[in-house]
Amino acid sequence: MAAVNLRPDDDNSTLISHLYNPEIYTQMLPQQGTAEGNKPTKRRRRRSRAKEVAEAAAGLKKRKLSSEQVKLLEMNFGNEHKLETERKNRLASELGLDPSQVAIWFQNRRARWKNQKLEHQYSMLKKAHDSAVLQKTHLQSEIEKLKEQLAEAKNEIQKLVEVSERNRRWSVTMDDVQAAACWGEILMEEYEDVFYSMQENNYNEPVEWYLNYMYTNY
DNA sequence: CAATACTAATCC
DNA sequence: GGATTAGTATTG
Repeated sequence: MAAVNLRPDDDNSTLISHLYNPEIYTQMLPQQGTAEGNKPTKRRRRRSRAKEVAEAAAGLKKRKLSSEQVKLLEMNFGNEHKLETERKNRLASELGLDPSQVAIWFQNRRARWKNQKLEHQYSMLKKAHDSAVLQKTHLQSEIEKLKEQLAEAKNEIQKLVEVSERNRRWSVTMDDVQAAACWGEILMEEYEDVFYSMQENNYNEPVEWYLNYMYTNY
């Protein structure tokens, strides 16, 4: 994975694209010396400082491009980021530059453009990431709310279960009804006897009847 | 082309 | 006045 800088202060203030801001000036600067054959053992071969100074004294070519030159180069870059030989030479003579300078400018510009693109993609990803994080917190609070509701509902269910349990214990079941009906029949049979004997013997006094009843049946 | 050297300009 | 920035150029 690429080493992504995640420092909190690494925000827009240090975006690479902001670094590119051509100034409006033209400088007469020393041209670089041609690379000579002295190869240092460690560092990369560098231009001869002595030669640069010498050429600066001679007042040779400018280093930084003028704003006019940059403007034209930018316009050309906007059309097509690649540079064919023909366009390169035309631009070079138009700008009074070496064709190699134009080529190098395009190369550097492409690098800058690539950085800008990456930067843009990064900011888009960051935006998406931030909103995802935000949504996550929203969803999490939603979860908490729903959990609370669920606990409440469970509580409610438990209460209802308890109530129905109580009701079941004290309610009349079908068995109860049948048992009662059975008893009723038995009693009715006995009552029939009682009624019958009451009518037969024409008892008016309950005690008298009762004694007679007990006597004749038991 | 990527990496980076180089350096004027600018910042702090 | 040293660190940083920005643009140009070189090297592999």
